[in-house]
Amino acid sequence: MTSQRPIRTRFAPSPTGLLHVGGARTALFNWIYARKHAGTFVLRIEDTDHSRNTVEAEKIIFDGLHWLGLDWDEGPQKGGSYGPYYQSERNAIYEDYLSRLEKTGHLYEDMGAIRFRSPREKVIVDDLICGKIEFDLTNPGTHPDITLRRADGSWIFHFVNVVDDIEMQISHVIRGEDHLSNTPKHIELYRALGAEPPRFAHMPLILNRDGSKMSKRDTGASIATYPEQGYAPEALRNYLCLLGWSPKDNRELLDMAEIIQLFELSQINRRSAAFDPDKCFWMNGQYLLHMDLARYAELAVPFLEKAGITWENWEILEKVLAIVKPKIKMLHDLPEWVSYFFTEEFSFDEASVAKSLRVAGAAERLKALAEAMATVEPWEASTIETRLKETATTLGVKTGELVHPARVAVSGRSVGAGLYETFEILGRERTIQRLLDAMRLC
RNA sequence: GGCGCGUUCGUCUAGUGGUUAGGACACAGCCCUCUCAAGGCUGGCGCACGGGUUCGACUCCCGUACGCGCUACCA
Repeated sequence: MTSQRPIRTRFAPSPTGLLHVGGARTALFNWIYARKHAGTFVLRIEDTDHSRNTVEAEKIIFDGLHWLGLDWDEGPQKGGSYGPYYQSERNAIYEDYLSRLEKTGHLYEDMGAIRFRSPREKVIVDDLICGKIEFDLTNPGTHPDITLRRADGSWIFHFVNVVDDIEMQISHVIRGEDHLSNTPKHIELYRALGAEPPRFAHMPLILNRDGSKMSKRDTGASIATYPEQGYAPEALRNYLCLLGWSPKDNRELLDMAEIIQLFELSQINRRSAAFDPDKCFWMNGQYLLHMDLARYAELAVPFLEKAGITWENWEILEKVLAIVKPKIKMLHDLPEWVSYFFTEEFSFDEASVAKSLRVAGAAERLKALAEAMATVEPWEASTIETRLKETATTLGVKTGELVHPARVAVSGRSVGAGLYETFEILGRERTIQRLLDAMRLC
């Protein structure tokens, strides 16, 4: 049953200008399967449609896969002994295979195009996910003679795809369920070419939450949007794995090594799954919350740089990131959460000013707090907290009546990291200065 | 139309003849609390429908409905 050939999987996208989440998940499962079985993951670019293929479109695929951490063992930029890995460069191979079919009498011409004469038999697709499915190609309602080459000489997907998979010795074709119905025809082609078909695994499609088909324009459809918004690649990867597959023990946050260990094609659901941006978002928050600070900083720095934020030294940056890390679910939001640590030019949110500063007694409370802060020793969150609460008691106000104006005073915002930690990192001088400066806004 | 696949809370899922149908996201409420998160607790919400088979069906079989895919000189 199990073939003895080495495990070789592939992802064969056409460069359309975007890497779709569906495609990314297909790539992911192929990659996982190859990694699990110490096999080879091949990337092949199906650029048969010359007009729309551009270097940029290819780059989008490479970038997306790189970002997700799906490194390929053979393919563009990587080489390998089964190249070239662009269909547009494999013409001679296709000609050769076509002539072989010609010689064995499998072809005929139709309006200038070349078609494959199907043997018209019953074909059983023994799918690793869907099980055995019988397709009756003798059924008069079917037209099993697929076109191999157009009248203009260009190649049809079904043919080049099969030829490439034979040539590249692909052992497992893991692809979307939309290809299931064409698989019996592909199998006939393999047989006509005297090749053993690979094992097939057709996975359910990814839909929108309302069950409609996910297209390019739908929220979250393009992988490129995730790095932009500040997703951690490991979070999206984890989420994508859970669309159609699960470890079956109620766990959801799983690292890649464990997923690779537990993954089985036979365990993949047959039902198509809806992509839930909310849950994906939640998962990213979980990853950001639990990841170590070094990794967090690695992901965070580009967002800070892009926002023009600079920092004096690494130590300060780490402190800031540490207090803000549990609060943010997308790195995209990071700059507005931390900019006030690194500049005096931060802006004040009007609604927050109105609510917490422009109220009776706010100025007096800020003044009292500033004075109290002057003598806190040592200057750290716990002592700051103690003194602030003492001050509130002395003034006869609730803690919040000091905290809220103070937060707006030092950050310009009404939401943020812990106030005492914020004070500590800002330092005594800047904290007091900001408290006093904010009195003008009261 | 033909062929194929599917159908457990709104969504992702666990469940393979006997369960109070479990978990997660989202939602509501409460607790914690300096805001926002996180965390804790509670709640509402589900086996598409109809027939069988069986002592007993979410689970097996058939049908219906609905959804999706293929049926291209798209991939």
